[in-house]
Amino acid sequence: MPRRSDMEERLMNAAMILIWTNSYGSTSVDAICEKAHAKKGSFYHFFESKSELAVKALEADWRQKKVRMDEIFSPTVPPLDRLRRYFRHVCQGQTKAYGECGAVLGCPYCAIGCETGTQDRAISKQVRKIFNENERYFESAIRDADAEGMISAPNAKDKAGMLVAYFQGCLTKARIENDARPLKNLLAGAMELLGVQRKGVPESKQRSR
Amino acid sequence: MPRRSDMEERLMNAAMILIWTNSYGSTSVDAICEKAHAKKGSFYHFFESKSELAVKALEADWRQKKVRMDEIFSPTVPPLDRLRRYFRHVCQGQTKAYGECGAVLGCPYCAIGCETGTQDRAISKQVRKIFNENERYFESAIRDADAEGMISAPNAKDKAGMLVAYFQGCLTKARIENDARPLKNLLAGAMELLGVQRKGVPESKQRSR
DNA sequence: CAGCAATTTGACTAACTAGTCAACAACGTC
DNA sequence: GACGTTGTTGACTAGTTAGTCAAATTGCTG
Repeated sequence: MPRRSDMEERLMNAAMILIWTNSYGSTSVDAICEKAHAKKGSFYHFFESKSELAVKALEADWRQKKVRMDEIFSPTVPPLDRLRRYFRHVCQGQTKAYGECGAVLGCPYCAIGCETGTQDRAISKQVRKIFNENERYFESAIRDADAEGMISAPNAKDKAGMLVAYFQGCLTKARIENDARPLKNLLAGAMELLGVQRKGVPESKQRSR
Repeated sequence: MPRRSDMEERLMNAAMILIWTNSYGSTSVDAICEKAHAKKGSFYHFFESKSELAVKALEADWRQKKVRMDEIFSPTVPPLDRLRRYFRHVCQGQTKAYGECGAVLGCPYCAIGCETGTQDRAISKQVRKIFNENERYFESAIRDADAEGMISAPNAKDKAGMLVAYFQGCLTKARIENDARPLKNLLAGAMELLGVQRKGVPESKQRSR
């Protein structure tokens, strides 16, 4: 097997960062190439269009994130702690991104999906898939929390939909207002939305009913 | 005073529709001019740049919507009914837009703000202003509902922030999934988030405690 | 080392982009 | 009916855009 370069990954990484910090439309192929230290020809050797690159970059980005997600949402973790840990993880990610580029960036999938939703079928299909999978993590945690009597959520699917909407809304608000404040309240708000009682009590001291 | 044309309004309307249905980045000045039946020169007679047009178009659009908002959120209307009527109004607007362009479009301010947030200071400032005003409608309705004992919301500002996040999240989800379903649950979800008890009971039959 | 597939290069195109400008037309007013 | 303000026109520029391509380079394998 002849040589295998990391150019494809470099291009996808560069694209994700540029699209996330700016937007899909304002990110040119030239800019992606420059950031990835690639020439135009290399780009079109690996991807047949900017749209295809976006789809593959989204897929690769999510595949990578899922490793951490599977860990956070492990069924061995108490269900509400899964959500708590996830929201803290997201806050940390946002803070890190803020430190690196000086702006609250929100959710990359949401930003790209929102922008290209009516224009690029392939991209929005990919974003939908990611959203759907993300919601499943929530759904299963909520169902387990209900089964263990920690919350009352007879319809876990609906509740997960609500939680995703609230969660994405917080991230989007934070991006638009360039203000991490909506994210500070994210965890408490999510617990309130789920009807968790003892708010403010550290999870180590909480009993499962 | 010499003649006064409607060209400025035509250009702003065309811009709002095109940006809402597609995106800011993918909407060219040429396309706006074509839709408004204007020539390039007319555009730059009224606006000094595409960015300035967007700011003014957002402002005019919101000013127009506020007339209806003030009516819906009139202090003479029972506070929870204000929110119920508003969410129904939004659902109707989304359905209408779907009928006209075959796609669920979500919130135009959110879409534009999300896309240009890190790039265009003037536009994002305008969007922030609109978001802030929108949140005030919610806040005052929630405070009144709390005062009348319909819900328990000691901190109306925080609760309004949560409701806006959930509301915007539903709209954004609907756009990305091109599916009006998240909007069907919007009203019920909002009431649940506010901790309103008797859900499903028609508002005319509800007593204020 | 020969051969071959994977990779890399950078100049090239054709279309589109935002924005300019000088001339021209319409209107109200004096 | 002359004048000044406002509105309208469309050709123009200079830069950027996504995408092409033929030729060159790399590293593995037999």
